[in-house]
Amino acid sequence: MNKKVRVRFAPSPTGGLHLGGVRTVLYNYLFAKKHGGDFILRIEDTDQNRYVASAEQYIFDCLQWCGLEPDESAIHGGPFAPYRQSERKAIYQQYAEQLVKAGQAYYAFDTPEELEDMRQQFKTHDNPTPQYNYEIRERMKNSLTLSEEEVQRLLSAGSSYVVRIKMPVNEEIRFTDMIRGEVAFHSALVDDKVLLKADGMPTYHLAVVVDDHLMQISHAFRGEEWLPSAPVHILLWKYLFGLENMPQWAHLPLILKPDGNGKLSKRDGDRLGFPVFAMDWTDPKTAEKATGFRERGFLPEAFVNMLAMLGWNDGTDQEIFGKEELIERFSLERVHKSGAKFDYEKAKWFNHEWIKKTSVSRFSSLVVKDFESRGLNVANDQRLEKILELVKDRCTLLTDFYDQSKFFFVAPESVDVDSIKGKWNDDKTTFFKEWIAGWNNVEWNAAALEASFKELAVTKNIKVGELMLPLRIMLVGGKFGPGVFNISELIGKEETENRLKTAIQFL
RNA sequence: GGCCCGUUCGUCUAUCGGCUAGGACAUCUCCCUUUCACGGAGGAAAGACGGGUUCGAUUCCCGUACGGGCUACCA
Repeated sequence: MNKKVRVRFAPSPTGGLHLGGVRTVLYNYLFAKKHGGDFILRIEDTDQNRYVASAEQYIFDCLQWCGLEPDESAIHGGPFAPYRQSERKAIYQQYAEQLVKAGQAYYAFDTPEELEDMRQQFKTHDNPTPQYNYEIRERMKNSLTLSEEEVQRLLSAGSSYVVRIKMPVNEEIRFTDMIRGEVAFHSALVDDKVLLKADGMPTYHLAVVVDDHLMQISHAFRGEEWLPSAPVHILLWKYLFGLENMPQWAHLPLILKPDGNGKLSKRDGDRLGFPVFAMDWTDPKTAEKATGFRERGFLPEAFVNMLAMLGWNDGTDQEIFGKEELIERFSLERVHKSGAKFDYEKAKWFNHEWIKKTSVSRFSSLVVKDFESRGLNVANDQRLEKILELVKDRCTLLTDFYDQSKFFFVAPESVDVDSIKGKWNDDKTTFFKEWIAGWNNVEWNAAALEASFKELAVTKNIKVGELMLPLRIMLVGGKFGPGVFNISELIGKEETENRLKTAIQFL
């Protein structure tokens, strides 16, 4: 009875994968996994003009980074191959012909210029964008208005044509959206969408329906921006495969820009200084670069977690979820109807939480790479892990580790001696020199160092508080970082001595 | 303009007719911390408006307003 759950994400390879796209993938993925179903990735490359060659690989890389791998796709293979629409061209033509024969679609020979003329001619104040609809089609050049002989003549003469759906004049088209409930449209208000383009490629409208059927998709999720064209798809299902076989639709709410309103776009990221794409993306045509969440220092777990919460919650106060937990808890009933403004501050909070709860061994290699890119070469060893563990509470992004731990590897370039100079005196110089001299009898670890430091302070009758800040500044260069004695322990006796002696010279 | 969708703190949201409207981010105050964080405690902060339905509406219905999406041989 119940069909196996099969869902699909169908991006067009025209550019980088942004937030909204990844969230659509996520909801698809969670739904599929929760119901023991399959997640299919289908490449909708039917637009030759907007096609960007590198975009397809980029999409796969993004999904891999996010841990949302498809079960079937152009590179994973599967029983319904090919998964690239450009490779299925012939299939769509056959269905388009079927629709024409049944009188549910027709050939249209209008040139782009003629279409433009039509729009100009019928444009009025009340109707600024005239549609190719049930009225207008009677006045255009198509197989509805032309004689059969003329149509045949044009066809055999190789005239350029498209196939358009013939919208019923007076029909109520309704369906139940899993998120929005009943949605109704009137057929007269929907235009005769092109199904097959002049180059023989299908438009999205024909391709989704045909492929969703052929690939046995049970539930179809997409962004809310598709809602207005749903009636076209409903009709196509009715004509071609039967409404009873149609997948259940779910139109997901949009992700909005943080300021003002409107769909979030990559421009907003540039403008407001936060990533919009999952990973770095360089447009091969314009060489324009956009930074991704990955390169900004996000953990994929945090990115996915944050996205999941942008439009869904499990009804409790819990906000931190791992992938497995999301699969277990996810339900479409709890996906919101309204769009959500993207909040980069909250996104960073998610990342901070994930950095805190994740063992550093899981991401130390990423940090090492980041260090390298900034000219700091360190070994990914036990010491590194100790250091990262010590500073991770202070790091919101993976890229924060650099500033927070650089001083463990190299002496600070500049030491903020000014902030301790005022209260400096010879007693303190003497204190530090004697402390250094006494190390021979001290075991080199944080606790022992702290004990010896405090003991000497008492002996010298100097308040410990007067000495802590100087020690910190001499060691790390400024007022930040983890416990000073932990730092000493990790940078070692020799280095600690060097830094102290160097700094004292300037005091 | 038309069609469709939406509307709880600044932001993300809980509430499935009975609440002093809860949580989180951000913000402010305090505590902890001999640095900066982490952490802890607390404060300020919301139901677009107008009608119904009901003993009772944030919750259900209808209008209005506002916001958004779509309106291509793009997806």
